[in-house]
Amino acid sequence: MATIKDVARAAGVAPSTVSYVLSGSRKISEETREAVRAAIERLGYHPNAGARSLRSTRTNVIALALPLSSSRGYLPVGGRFMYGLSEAAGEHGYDVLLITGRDAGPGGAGLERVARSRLADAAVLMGVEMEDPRIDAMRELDFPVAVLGRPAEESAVAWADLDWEEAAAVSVRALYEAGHRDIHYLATVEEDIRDRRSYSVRGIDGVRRASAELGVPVPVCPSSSDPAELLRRLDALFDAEDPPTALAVQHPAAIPGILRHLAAWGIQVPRDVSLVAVGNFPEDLGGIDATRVELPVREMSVAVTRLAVELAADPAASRPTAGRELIPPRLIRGGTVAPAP
Amino acid sequence: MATIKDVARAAGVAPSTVSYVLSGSRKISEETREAVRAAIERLGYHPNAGARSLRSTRTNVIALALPLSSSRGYLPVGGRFMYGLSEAAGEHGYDVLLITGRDAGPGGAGLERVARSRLADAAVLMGVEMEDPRIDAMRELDFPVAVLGRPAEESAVAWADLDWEEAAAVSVRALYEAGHRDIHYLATVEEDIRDRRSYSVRGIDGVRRASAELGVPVPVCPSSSDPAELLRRLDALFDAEDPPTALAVQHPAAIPGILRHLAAWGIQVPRDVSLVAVGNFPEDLGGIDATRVELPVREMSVAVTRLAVELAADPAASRPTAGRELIPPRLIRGGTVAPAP
DNA sequence: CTGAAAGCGCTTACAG
DNA sequence: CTGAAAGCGCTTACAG
Repeated sequence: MATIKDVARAAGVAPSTVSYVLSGSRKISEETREAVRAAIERLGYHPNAGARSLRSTRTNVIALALPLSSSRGYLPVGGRFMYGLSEAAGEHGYDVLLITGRDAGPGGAGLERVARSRLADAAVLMGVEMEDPRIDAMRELDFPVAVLGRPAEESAVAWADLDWEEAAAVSVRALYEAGHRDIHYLATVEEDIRDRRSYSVRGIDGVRRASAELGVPVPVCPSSSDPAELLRRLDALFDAEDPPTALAVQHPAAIPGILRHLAAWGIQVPRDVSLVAVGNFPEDLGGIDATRVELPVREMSVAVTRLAVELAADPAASRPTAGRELIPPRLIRGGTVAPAP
Repeated sequence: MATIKDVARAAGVAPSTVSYVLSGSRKISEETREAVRAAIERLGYHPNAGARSLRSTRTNVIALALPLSSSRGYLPVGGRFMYGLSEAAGEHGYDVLLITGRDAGPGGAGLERVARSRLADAAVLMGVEMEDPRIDAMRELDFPVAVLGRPAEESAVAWADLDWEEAAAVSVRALYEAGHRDIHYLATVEEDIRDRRSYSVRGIDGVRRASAELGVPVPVCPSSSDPAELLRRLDALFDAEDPPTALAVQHPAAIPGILRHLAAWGIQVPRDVSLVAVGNFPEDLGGIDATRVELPVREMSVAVTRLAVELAADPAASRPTAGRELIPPRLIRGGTVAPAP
């Protein structure tokens, strides 16, 4: 593998000159620059990442800490976010290093190891909790962090998120405006609520707010990661004396199964019950044209990456006034909401 | 951030001794080792990754080149593979670096950059094509590669894959054994067939083989990434004078939509048509209890990671006799296959 | 406009 | 059983 010395020799200059051509931080004569460029091209030279990061204390890598459930193993975060983050990072000249497993957990063994060994310049945390121990852990290490989600202490860290409160509220309002008064909210799975994942808590807060505003009760039912249990809860809902005429569902992956189950009981959407999906990936709905608030993956990825890159480039800017990005929800009207009977 | 010198000073030894304690490659007295361990613990020391890789020419990082479609942007690879690979890599002491975008493409700008700059010790390629230019590109750079998939030239590279040929054949056979003679195969989306992704080509090969073995024709219909177009093709199939009584479907994410569409025409599964899913993620089927061959994500991830790690540790072993892992399909019997009418 | 030199934090032969 | 020293490939003040 060619080194900077090889390039320098081939171009008839000093290694430092090659370095300056690469960084552009010094004026170089056109002639010299061209000779260096040609030698780089010819030798297929790329600076050694280890040497570069050792010398410059910058790696151009962002660590991505995947959410780890305390109870479930894999959270169905979908490749879309990883893909989106990697793409967004690439546009800033950064690569993305995955951190999973126990490693991503509270103690953050993996995250801490990456921070301490300077494998990355900054981290993005996914699946953040309202009070996320990783935030304090990284602050103690002076390691820049941007968070995908909206923690309780909003000014303690840079974060970007869909406005889940408003997303839930918008969904409830859409059903209210269609005339529904018996609206139920099927929230995220209970593990996420228990862990106080920010999207779970914010979503429920938004329901409370909308309910108060509109003056109608909107009962909240936690979903279940066990499909059978989820359907039992659904049955309980519809077996009650006051069954819902409308559902807002913040567990979009479960929606195809829910519709199939209801259909087996002769309950048709939207004829008998209206439905809004909250925060789905496009593929979650299995082709159902639902009224919905989609997850703005691209926007969220771009926003959180920009924050992470800013902090990576200038860790001093890590002060609490760091950026915050609240992305407004967009309601897409599909075919699953009908006027109330 | 503490360096090896700080630890050495705190423990009253030479830096080299700290290094030897860490690597275990030299006998150290119990007393000294304990003193060093304590100092490491107290200072929260982790070796600097850049320095380590510069010196040792090993990064303990595996690059993961995501599939990039020539036509579509994101391939719905699902986070499960990235997660599985990252977990498996972690068990070997490796981290995973994502490579996406144009970067992952033929020229492999990103992949080549990572290889040349020694950001990683080896790469895992996803979404591999039968004749994948990235394989030759990496060989020319002497960069170790393991492939998730089964390329045409099987001994040219280390690879691990579900046996898609057998998976497709097993699915067709299951339908045949239930008495079906009008079996159709809904293959992967046509872009994947055109790009000659190995799972697409292998799946179709398996259908051909099963068809020949059983002595019944099994027409192959490419799927479409456009849901509306896919349903049009489905309609054409069922409008023909000889409509299928059974489908094997290698586009599992489309299955919920397919069932819904057929139901709207009064066609029930399995009453009127039987169905087998080929190569689905658990979440692809939206809770449908289909007869299926599931993607063995964990096994595939573990297998390809092991190959990559072996090559990373000993690039000389990169000879064509490198490992191959063909994972046998497992048919799970669900409720979507009924005896032929 | 360009070069010679120091040094980032490690690992590993060399030496005792 | 342990240490002193060289050197991995860069970047960047220092010097001209």
